[in-house]
Amino acid sequence: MRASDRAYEVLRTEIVEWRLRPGAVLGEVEQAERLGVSRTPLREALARLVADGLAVQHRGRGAVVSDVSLEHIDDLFALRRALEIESARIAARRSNPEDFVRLRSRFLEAGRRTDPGSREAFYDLAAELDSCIDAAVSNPYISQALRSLRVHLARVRRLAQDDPERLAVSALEHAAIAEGIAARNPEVAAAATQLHLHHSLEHIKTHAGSREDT
Amino acid sequence: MRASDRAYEVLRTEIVEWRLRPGAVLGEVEQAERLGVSRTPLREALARLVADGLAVQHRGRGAVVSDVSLEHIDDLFALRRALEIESARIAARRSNPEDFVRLRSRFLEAGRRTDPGSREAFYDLAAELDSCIDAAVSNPYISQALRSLRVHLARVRRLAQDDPERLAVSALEHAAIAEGIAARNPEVAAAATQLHLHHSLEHIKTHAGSREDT
DNA sequence: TTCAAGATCAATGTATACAGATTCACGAAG
DNA sequence: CTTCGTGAATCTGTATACATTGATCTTGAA
Repeated sequence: MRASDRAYEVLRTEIVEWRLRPGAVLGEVEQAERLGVSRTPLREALARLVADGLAVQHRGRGAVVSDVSLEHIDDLFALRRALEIESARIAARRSNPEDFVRLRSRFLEAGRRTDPGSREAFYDLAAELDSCIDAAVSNPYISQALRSLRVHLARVRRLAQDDPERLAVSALEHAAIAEGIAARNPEVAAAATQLHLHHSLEHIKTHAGSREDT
Repeated sequence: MRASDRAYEVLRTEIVEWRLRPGAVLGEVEQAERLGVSRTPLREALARLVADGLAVQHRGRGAVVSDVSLEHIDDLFALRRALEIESARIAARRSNPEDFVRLRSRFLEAGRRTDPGSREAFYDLAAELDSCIDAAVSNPYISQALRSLRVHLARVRRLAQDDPERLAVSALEHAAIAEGIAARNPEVAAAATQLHLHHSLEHIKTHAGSREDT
């Protein structure tokens, strides 16, 4: 694997996981020494982070981790609505129903689980639904836009703590989306997606800041 | 201005204007010498082109200008529908109506023009409508997605020749979009946008290949 | 005491040199 | 004649050295 790819992956993960906070300065020499690569591949990694919107370039002061606050969440979710609702419509028209029937069952089961490991399992399941929708849509332009969007969503998710109750409701909402796609009904899938996005945004805006950052 | 920015702008323009055809190999040393910059800033420019989707990186063979063919047009327009229809809705809710009333008049006037310079004037006007919608939406995430999309659209546009008749009809469609936004009616604006995209796609798919490349 | 101007320093932007990898071509063997 | 292997050439990937720009601190004057 190329050194620039490694540097990019490490920095991206650290930014998404809030180990690098918004406003943190990414000095080239400093990060290059820390990651054990030269400045050249690190600069390439920084350029990709800037292209992703995870960092912004200040001239003379280097790159800093981009800000993410409640003021931008409405904007982020507006893009999410545009992309995910249309994706759900397209997936409902082109999907292989059996995959989504299975996903629906697994979401319903996940909604009944309350053990400690259920949170990570739920996030994995949600990521799997995203992947299946991507595969069903099979549109490289939309896929790229969704990938870019999901990176920002992963950052924003840390703003609000997902409590078990929210996870259970969210599982039902995901099940409804899978059900709509499995039924090959574009408008039902779109409506279920819109409902889910609405509740997700409301939850984040209500519970923002409740998370104690370590 | 930085050398890497200049190299990026030049290469991007040449790709969009089909001076660099799909499949053309962008050798680093070759392009660096041609543009009068070193390999380091040129590599940064290539990385940005790859991030934009205008080039794809082959290992060992360098970067080649990405392919754009009729098979991808449906995918591209699916993304366009998702983004532009939602943008029109949001713009209709937040716009300053007077700007769009003016734009509507200018589109109606442009639709009556038939002189040789009308084509470029029309494209400039359409770009101005895009800018005004962007400003009304005032959503950096959507704006970035739209910018990325429009680069690809500019490439695709060269696949089909816009004849005067199509330009006149397109002007009326743009006027309808501006009218819907000026009336602050989201669904009218969305419908006008959908209609325009449908006709635009139909025109491209019907007239593709009719353009004699110089 | 405060503001401004200059100098110094540090960090970015660029160039070049070197190493590793991949591809293409040529030759030999089946 | 085709196919596989080897070798060379070229191109990418990385590192380092140098230049240039911007930021910060200090000093002097009002």
